[in-house]
Amino acid sequence: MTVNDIARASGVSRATVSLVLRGSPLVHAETRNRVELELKRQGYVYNRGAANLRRRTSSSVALVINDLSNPFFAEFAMGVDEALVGEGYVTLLGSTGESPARQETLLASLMEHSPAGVILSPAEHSDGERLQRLLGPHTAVLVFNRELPGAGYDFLALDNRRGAWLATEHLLARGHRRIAFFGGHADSSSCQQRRQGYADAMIAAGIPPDPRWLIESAPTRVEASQRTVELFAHARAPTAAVCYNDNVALGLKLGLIARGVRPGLDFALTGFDDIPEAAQTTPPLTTIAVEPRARGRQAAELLLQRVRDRDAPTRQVVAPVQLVVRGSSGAPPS
Amino acid sequence: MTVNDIARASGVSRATVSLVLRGSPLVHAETRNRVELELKRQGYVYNRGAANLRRRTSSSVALVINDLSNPFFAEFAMGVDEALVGEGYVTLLGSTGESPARQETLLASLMEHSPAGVILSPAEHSDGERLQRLLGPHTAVLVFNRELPGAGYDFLALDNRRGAWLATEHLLARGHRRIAFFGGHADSSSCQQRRQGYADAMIAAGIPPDPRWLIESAPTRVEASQRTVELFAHARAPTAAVCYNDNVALGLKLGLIARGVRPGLDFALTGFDDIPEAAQTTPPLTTIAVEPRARGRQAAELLLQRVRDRDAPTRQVVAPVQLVVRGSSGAPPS
DNA sequence: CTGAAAGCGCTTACAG
DNA sequence: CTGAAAGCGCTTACAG
Repeated sequence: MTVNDIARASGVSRATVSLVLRGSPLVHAETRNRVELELKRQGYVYNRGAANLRRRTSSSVALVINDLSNPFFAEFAMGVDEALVGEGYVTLLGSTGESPARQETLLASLMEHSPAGVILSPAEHSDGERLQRLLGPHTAVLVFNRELPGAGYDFLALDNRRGAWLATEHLLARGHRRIAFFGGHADSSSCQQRRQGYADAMIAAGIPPDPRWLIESAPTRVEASQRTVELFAHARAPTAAVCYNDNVALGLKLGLIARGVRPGLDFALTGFDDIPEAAQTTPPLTTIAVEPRARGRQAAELLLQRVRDRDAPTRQVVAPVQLVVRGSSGAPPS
Repeated sequence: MTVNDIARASGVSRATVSLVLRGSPLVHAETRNRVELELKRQGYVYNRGAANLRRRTSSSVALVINDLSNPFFAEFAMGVDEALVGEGYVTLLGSTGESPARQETLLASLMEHSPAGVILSPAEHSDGERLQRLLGPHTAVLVFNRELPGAGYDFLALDNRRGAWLATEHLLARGHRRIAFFGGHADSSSCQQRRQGYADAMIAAGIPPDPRWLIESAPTRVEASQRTVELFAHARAPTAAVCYNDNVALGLKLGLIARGVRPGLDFALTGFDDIPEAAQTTPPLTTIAVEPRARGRQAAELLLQRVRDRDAPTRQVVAPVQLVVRGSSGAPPS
């Protein structure tokens, strides 16, 4: 079951078997055939770990995800894996569940397997300096989605600002003036960026956003639904809302229905992410498509470029986003 | 950055460093301190691959999933990873997208990384014999969710029959007599098992299921919604439906609403899986909870037991399922 | 308690 | 075109 066994059985040296395995043209066709037959016959399986040790290479990439149960990241992971497999790498998976502590033990453990690189979607409140120490100065790293303060790594992010800007523009174009930004934690960078895009569009339209139009909520349906009341707690109640993401939008929808407000008729709302459900809910959700699987493939490619060229300048890549207009933004302003 | 460097710098032999690394009590406390200080100072990272090679051990487990974009499997993967990390293993991820061909190349590639075992949720129409040849006779394997015909591997499955039986019993207890089984591909084993549980309950209640009550559909909302019409295409139209899974149930719900039939009021329906959305839709969906994350942990444990005892008899484990009653099954029979 | 030596399964110059 | 030898980073008997 090792090159030795194959070599002995086919009457050549280990070196020759190795050359056959790696497809070298140096070996005679007849010898190659003999060896390959023996390989099949014995059901030989290559020990890539041993080869990596000798060649000082790696054929794995670590993928550390903050929340795999979020379909957005599950799709992202599929895209990463898809692209890596295509390039002959294997994915070492780790899921942190948003815990910086778990993230650190996980990364330490993964690093012992000498991955060629790491794709990291950081847990909230990650300690950039500690992570940098864990990862060492020579590891190829691509950070995804959330900035890692104080670490000079390549970074792939969604164009949060532009996405929220597009959504806000869309509602403004439909005649809305009192537009809320609903949901998200104000201290998360993605929420800040989306709020920025929203504010930019509002100000460009000559409408300074009323602070009462900024409503925080955990990005879950249940909490979003409960916060709905805050939208209408004052005289300048909005007629539309740009939601932090689709989950929040779906929660808001429930909250509106519970109040007898019909989404898409009495009130317009937009989401962010374009999760599969967005198209299937009633009314279907106008939202910002981010194509997580394509982002996964892109992340894998960026990382492998870094693996190949460690000295290239650091890159900040912003992935395109797209407005998808559906029924939920169909309300005329009252 | 290797044991050699540490040994040299702290004035001991490689062997001593190795003993320190593995926490052996053989080494003097003072020596240990000196070595450990040097370990930190140089930022040493253990090369587990090299150690595995020498010790003929493995610290990875391959996890091959047919569809990671399905939240059920994403949760399952999280559970697996969680349990494996706790036992000092790392997860090698692979996603086949239900393609047997991709599954084979993926497994071949993963096997070259010498995993301690493989957790496999087979793609539809997998070729058991070929997979068995790929995996070799010595690999610890746990098959999840879908039977792999002709392979003597440990198998963890949901109790599909009992789940459908519970749902059917529930509808019968509410007075329904004409109950459909809606959705799923009749040639998939999970659909067959669920239909069996449904038929058992119906027959036990003295109601032989009318063949017109068996309606196939791909497990997607769109198709399920389109098939709704078939329920009502004849005189013995059902008053309730046991759905193949939650997605199908949600699709059926849309289809009912489109016809002006109110789910949970004019028509009762149940799902299967208890995806997060089941509790949040209106009316909330009565369904069968399967706890995919717990199943993932269970799968990891079963596999590791097999890793530890290769000669134990093969096991078929059926995971418990649970009826969760919510509003969607609230219709009285008309 | 510590060190010298052999070896895990592979690859790669280097001779021939 | 093929073979003998050294070595990747680690561990583990075996002496001392």
